[in-house]
Amino acid sequence: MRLVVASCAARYTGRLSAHLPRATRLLVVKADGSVLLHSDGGSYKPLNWMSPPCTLVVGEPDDESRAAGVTAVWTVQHQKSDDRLEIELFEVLHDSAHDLGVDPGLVKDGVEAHLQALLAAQIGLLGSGHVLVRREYPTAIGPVDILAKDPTGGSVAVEIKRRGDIDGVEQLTRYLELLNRDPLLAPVRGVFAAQEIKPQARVLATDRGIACLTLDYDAMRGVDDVDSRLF
Amino acid sequence: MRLVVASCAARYTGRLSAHLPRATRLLVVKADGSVLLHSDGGSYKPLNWMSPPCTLVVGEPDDESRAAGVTAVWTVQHQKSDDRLEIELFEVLHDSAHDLGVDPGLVKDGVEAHLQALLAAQIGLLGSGHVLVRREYPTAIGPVDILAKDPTGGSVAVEIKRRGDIDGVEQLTRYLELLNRDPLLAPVRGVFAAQEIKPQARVLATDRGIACLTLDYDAMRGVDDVDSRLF
DNA sequence: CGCTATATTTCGGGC
DNA sequence: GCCCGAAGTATAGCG
Repeated sequence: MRLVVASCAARYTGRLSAHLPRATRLLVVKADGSVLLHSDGGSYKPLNWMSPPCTLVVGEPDDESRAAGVTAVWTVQHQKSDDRLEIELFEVLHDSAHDLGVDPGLVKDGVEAHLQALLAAQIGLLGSGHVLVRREYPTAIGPVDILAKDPTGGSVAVEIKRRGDIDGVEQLTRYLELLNRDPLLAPVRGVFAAQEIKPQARVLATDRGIACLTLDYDAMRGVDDVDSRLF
Repeated sequence: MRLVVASCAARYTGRLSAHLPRATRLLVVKADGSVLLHSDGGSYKPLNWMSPPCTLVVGEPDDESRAAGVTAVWTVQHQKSDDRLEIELFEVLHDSAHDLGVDPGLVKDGVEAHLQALLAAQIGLLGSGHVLVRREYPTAIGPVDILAKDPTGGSVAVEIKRRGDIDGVEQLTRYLELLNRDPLLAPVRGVFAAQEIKPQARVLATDRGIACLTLDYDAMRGVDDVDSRLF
């Protein structure tokens, strides 16, 4: 990994065209050739970058650029597309290289899966008398998060999201369409369950006769600690 | 901006829980206090990070950690949530600080908004005699990019994408379903307009009676320079 | 390899 | 400020 802090200007052409006026920035060249241009704020997203696989060529400025103070020109060309990032370096304040080796990567644990386990354990949240049929009930287009039976014996399909968006309602709608073709299950009601349901998603769900259920993660954790069943 | 290259391990708790086993990484501390942990590959996304506003506290390791080789402990706490990133530093290979100043930021052009402005200005591309009703026509589930009238007085809803994918057809379908319930508008025809329409999207659109319109960005810019109205 | 769904998404625009 | 959609989205899981 090479770290350069320099006054620079950049131009990107590819999916879009964009340019960066001259300013002092951090340039990171990773082992795979990818390049990041970071400012001293914003977020984890660089101002501009080139994703691997790509090739960095360090060149000399032409006379005009040199006269304008450019000391080097970096051309980063993507290997599979026309994406190209051109960086003009002016004053270089820092330049160092480091051997980092391979990274074992981030180890994370689930949230949506956790919500699913909690709701399965507290299936009564769907309404008194509900019974769990199974989690990850398989269909031709993918598993439904939860399938349950209500007290009258009717089927209930539940789609669980951390954040309930329109996409989730669409997903549940597709499942319901398929499940309702199964004479052993039909009619199947739909329940859209999420920690937070966006207004538009609620409108769409209601419009399609799908019930919305807001899940209180902390309250559900308090009722029954199912963490051990997940891991 | 502070740059540290060090062998380190990290633990994040917040929206999720995750940890990073010990390895050599780049740690970037930005002027706003945010921290990025980068490996020597992957992409522009860090392995782990803390977004601003947050506070970095550098502390001493306890005896047990010190015995294990930890030389410093960084605690990065988000100021508005419980998000917390804890980093244990072992061997430090590099440590430097740099004053970058304020960045003017990225200047980009040529996006969906631009296509929308161009098509609104050249609404005749939908067919001779079409008239613009309005851009961003509101519905309960979000605004339709363009609503127009055809020469017979019929309504036309247009969804614009840079790349026409199935998602866009689904989105337009939802809008059409809602718009067609409005007796003042119905029947509403749909037009799916994009610089490039994927074959699958075209098939789905055609199947649903939605017309496809391929937009020639350069040609549209040539006809009428509306850049000044956008920027 | 392609498609699908998620993300500690981030970012920008409209209201 | 919130809400919502787009992103040069990136990334992981599956078929």
